Amino acid sequence: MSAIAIKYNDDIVDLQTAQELGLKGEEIELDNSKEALEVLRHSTAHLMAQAIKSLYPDAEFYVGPTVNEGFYYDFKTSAEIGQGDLKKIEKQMLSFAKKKYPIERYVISKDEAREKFKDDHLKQAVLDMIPDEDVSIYKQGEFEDLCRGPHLPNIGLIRYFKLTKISGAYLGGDSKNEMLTRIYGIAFATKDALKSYMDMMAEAEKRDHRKLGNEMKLFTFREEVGAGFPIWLPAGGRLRARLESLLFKAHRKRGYEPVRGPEMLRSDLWKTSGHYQNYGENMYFTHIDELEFGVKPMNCVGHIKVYEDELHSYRDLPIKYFEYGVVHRHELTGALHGLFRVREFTQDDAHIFCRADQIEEQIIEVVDFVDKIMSTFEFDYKMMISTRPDKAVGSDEVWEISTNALKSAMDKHQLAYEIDEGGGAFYGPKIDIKITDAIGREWQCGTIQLDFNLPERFKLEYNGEENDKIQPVMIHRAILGSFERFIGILTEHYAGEFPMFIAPTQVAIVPVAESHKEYAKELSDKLIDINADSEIYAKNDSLNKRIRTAEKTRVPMIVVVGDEEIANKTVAVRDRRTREQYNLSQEEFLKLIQTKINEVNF
RNA sequence: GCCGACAUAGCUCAGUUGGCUAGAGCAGCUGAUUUGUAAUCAGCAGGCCCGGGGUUCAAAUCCUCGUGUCGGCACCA
Repeated sequence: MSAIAIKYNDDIVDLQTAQELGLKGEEIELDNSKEALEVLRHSTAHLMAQAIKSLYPDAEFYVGPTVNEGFYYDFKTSAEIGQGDLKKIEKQMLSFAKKKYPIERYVISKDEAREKFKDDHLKQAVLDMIPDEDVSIYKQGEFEDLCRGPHLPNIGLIRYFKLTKISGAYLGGDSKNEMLTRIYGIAFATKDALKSYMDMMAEAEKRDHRKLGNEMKLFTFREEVGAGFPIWLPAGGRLRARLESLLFKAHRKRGYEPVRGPEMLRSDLWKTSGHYQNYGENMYFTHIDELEFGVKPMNCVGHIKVYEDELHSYRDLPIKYFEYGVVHRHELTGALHGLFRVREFTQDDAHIFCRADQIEEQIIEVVDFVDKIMSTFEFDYKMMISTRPDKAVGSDEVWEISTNALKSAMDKHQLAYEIDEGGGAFYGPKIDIKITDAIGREWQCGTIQLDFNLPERFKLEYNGEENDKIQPVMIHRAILGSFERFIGILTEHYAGEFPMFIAPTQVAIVPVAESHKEYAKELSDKLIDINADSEIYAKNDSLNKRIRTAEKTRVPMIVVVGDEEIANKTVAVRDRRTREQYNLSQEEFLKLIQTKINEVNF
């Protein structure tokens, strides 16, 4: 195999450029390494542009970069292009690739480039963004494109690719600008790599919580109910209830008090908190008589009112309130996505009111709490500290102090984190927890936010040692984020095969024949006593059929009972994963279920 | 919100260029069968073809306005 580019001072330089400038460096071959794929995919984007230009001669091109998942090219044409046209474009790409055009590079001045692409207003926009005097042009066959490179030496090297998606995208990523057409694609150096990528995509599709939620009867959405308002079905209700009760215990153990604020509060309060000004466009408002009310998009104001209900001493702090708080937010229609983005959801929300000297220990305590839960569900996670956003309340000084408090708490305990500049909430900086699921996708769930602003705005206080009035610090935190989103993630993480302790149904009982139904019922009652849900498959179907039906529900355990089991007071257990069978006495069986349900404590 | 696609039975989907009574599988119901570890057989029932308006002798099919869904973009406390 020969080189396709070289590595020069950590940059990837293509052969065309290396030759022109006489550069030498470590050779990059065409394999599935990060560097090689970068070059390959960039060239594949150009090949796609070449195909598009030949099929749609009026096409104008903006930019065509590589991204994490392949590449894309943004362009504009008067023709309407749909999903169905991707095959046609792929075919054209292959026929160009077969011609094995070399990719040539030359440099011209920006003015010459402006003249060359004078009919292409998108290329003019690209030229506007380039500060350099000279620009490089890459040419393959008749097709020429303004580009920085790097590229393959020849388009004949492009063989294993696939165009995956077509969509709209704003010019420059700004919703005020015109909308272009964007086509996404993926390319690899080998056939096997492309195949395993496609397999992984198929696996993700199989796990899609919207599909599984429908199949497993966890939740549903209905047009007549409204977009973004989930309906929880019995199986989903059972799963959610298990999660809620485990988490309730975990909060009590850590000194949190359950409280509850009203669903809507007078707008004056939202003005005091700053939500009215900073978050109003995402809130729902209504009137009661002459007064305006805002439906809560967050639970903090309610918890502040709980705090204000009595005087607090420095001895009482920290005070921790928690609530499974139902919130409503006006998400844009295009943002809605299954349970991941909805307009009504329930947060596992809590607010900690503490003294300034308690911030660090409280942050660390929450981080531990997060760790306990995420490791129970076998999620890897990382933490990110988000700093002051453009739209924010409070002085720079307060922001600085609170941001540093978060960083130093993490530093002192040697916890790793990344920084997200400008990603904070409008009232304070935060630590976000990003989890990685079973097939490597990242999700943002929990958040820990430090807030000096709301206590100031609501003039919160406690009595200090000198009987002076001191302002407490507020820590907002959610660990799952929302039950909706988290259950959606869990569904995809486990591919619907929930572990015993949260599964909607713990056991499926399959009696061999009519005469064994009574024994099945007896088992089912005993299971209820140990807080396990079961379902009896006694329909007038063959035994095989009923086992198949039970398997398809993804229940963690199936037991079959017949004459033998009744005689010996046993059950025949069928393991979900191995499909193997073994016998357990009734006591052993019940003990096993009980252990599996109770072994988990957050 | 923006670009594009889509919406037919509880679910998954057929339904030709506008043309007869809109079909299938699964699920459901009834009956026969009483089963030992992934689909027993037979029968029945099930539809405002997403909603409103229009074109046409005739609309599930064409046009239009909504609603919802999907893929992205933008948004995301």
